[in-house]
Amino acid sequence: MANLKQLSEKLGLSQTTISRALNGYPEVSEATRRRVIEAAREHDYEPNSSARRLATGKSRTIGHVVPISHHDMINPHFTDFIAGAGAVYNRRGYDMLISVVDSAQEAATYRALKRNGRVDGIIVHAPIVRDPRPAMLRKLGLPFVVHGRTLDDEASYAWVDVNNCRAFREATQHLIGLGHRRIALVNGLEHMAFAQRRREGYESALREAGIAVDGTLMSSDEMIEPAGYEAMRRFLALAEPPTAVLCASALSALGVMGAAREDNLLPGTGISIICYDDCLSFLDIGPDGMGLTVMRSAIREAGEHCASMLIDRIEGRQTAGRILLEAKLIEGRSTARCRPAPGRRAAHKAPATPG
Amino acid sequence: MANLKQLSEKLGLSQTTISRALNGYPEVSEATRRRVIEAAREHDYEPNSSARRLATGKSRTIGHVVPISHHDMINPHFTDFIAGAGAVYNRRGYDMLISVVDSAQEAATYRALKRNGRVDGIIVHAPIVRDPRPAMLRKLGLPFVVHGRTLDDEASYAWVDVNNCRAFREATQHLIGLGHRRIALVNGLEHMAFAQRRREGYESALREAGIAVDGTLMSSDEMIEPAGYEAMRRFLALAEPPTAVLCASALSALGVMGAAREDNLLPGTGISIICYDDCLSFLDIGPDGMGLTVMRSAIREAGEHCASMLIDRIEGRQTAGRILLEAKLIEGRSTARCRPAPGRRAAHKAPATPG
DNA sequence: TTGTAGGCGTTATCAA
DNA sequence: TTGATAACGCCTACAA
Repeated sequence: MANLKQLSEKLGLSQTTISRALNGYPEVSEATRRRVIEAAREHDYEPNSSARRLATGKSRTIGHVVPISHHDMINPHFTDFIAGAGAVYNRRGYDMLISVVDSAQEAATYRALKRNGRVDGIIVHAPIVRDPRPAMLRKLGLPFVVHGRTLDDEASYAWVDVNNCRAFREATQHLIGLGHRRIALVNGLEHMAFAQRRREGYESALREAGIAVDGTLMSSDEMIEPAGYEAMRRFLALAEPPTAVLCASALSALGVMGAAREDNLLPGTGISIICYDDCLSFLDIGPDGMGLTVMRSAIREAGEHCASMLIDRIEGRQTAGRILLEAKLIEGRSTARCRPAPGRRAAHKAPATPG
Repeated sequence: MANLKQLSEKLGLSQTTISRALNGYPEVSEATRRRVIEAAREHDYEPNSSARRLATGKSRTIGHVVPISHHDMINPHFTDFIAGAGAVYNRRGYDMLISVVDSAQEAATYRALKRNGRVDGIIVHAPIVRDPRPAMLRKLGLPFVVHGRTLDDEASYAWVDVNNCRAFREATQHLIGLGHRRIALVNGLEHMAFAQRRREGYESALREAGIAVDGTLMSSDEMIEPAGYEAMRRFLALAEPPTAVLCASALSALGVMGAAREDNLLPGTGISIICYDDCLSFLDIGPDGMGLTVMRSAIREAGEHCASMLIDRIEGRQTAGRILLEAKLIEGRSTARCRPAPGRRAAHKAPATPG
């Protein structure tokens, strides 16, 4: 059945009553409600969403703007975030609108989404250190939740983030506790807010332990396999290569391990590796999949939190406004006490010395 | 400015005229048109999309239904496909609606999308060998394009696919030409239509060369890193391990190479590896990124083709209906002439023998 | 508890 | 070339 009118004629009821019955208004008698619901199912009726949107002024749609730029790449972590958010939308009756735009168009896209009422709210992805988007969206009057948070004005909007600083601090401390002092960091791009905080955590742990921060042991790039590989190659070419590496993503770690293996360094033996684990489903590091030591926090859950929080706000429900997730250290076999292993690459440059 | 009415009052023109001017109808004088367009920009007016949809009966939205099931995973190849399709939607003024649903809900979701007019068309992802979706969507009267094609009724709907059979045949022939006879296949899940065709291509090349098809040299699983790893471990445990491996995805290849390295087999030396390359941006195998020999066809372009074709059909334009893309063999350093290399794992089980 | 009537912001059909 | 006016399909005061 196409529309309300037809159904109302068929049932001999007014459109109003049917609408009320279907939308759960209290003033409808249980008998009619049952009759209406039954008839709706039978005739396969469902309200036209455009009409409903026009009448209510709500779109029941959440927008995700995905700027495409570096290597024309969509961040591979995006898939799992979307899986989490999408499940919530589905459950709560919202649609997910994804706009793939040139990064220069991003601001214009937000304005357009607002202007023509296509979305009720926005999820902001991958905030940079000082990001103009929160202020802009606030000015537009478009509800939004940020996945992550900026460095300068995080108190002024709703966000869901992982405690990246603490996570990387803890990971670094763990390595220090194992006796490592040459600890490398394979970080994400450092204009990203999260990468900045991760570096902060890493450096603070080093300083606390009286270890000098060494720029040659840090890299900053996209969190993808080839970047991890290149970074590790550079580290291994140093006069004093690291004995441990901290990776910002399992994808980077893949590259790091590849480069390490080329030098006959096995994780947990020749080198200690610990990586931040978003629980990317397509890598499936799993409870023990790769035996890696990880700092774990599922990006998928972040997606769920973002979606829930945004919908709550749109619907005027009370909400936390800020959720800070804690990553959890899970020991695997890729980290071990620091002792220059036989066959270590550095060994034939400088004979193994204690300390 | 919020709506047509206000703009019309401001300009002293009827809503009709303004609508016509903005939508490029021919019967408007150039003078008024210019005036209207100018005013629209100045007052930041844009038609409300719900209202327009209601009036036209078109949603200008394309739906992608993503069933989530295996390991709660969204296929990682999805991101790049979306990047391609999304760019086209953006250019042609369409929205992309993504529904993440439980795989049991998929059919119901299509029906719902049709019923309430949320989308003008659908992209069907990852068809299985005999897939009910094309018939179902046809019956629903929902325009669609399939990325890939079924085995039984491919002639009955529009699709964009890679010539998987030919690609895998050619890849296998290439390895055979290098003298390999123990060639393994790390395939995708074989209820998927594309995986079936790939296997077909692989087997036909073997048969043509008089090489027996050996079930122990074939694996079929998700195209992700850990699955590739496991498959390769099994192959390497065989009495006569393969001298060459054909991988269905760069992600599987990553796992395969990892397992190979653990046995001191280097690609291009101890073992030949060739993989199907979707040009996943986050792996960035690149023109020479990893030096792999690949069969290449960008999944991103498939996304573009699908989107264009679907929009053409929705708008009643003439269209090809079928696009068969050819993958291209690109030689890297991961394939070499077959000769049992020193240190090959099989060597200490059976001394190297020619042939 | 049910119905009537008006409005949501466009587009489309007629007249003028 | 322009303008009334009626859809489009639903929701929601207000009335009964």
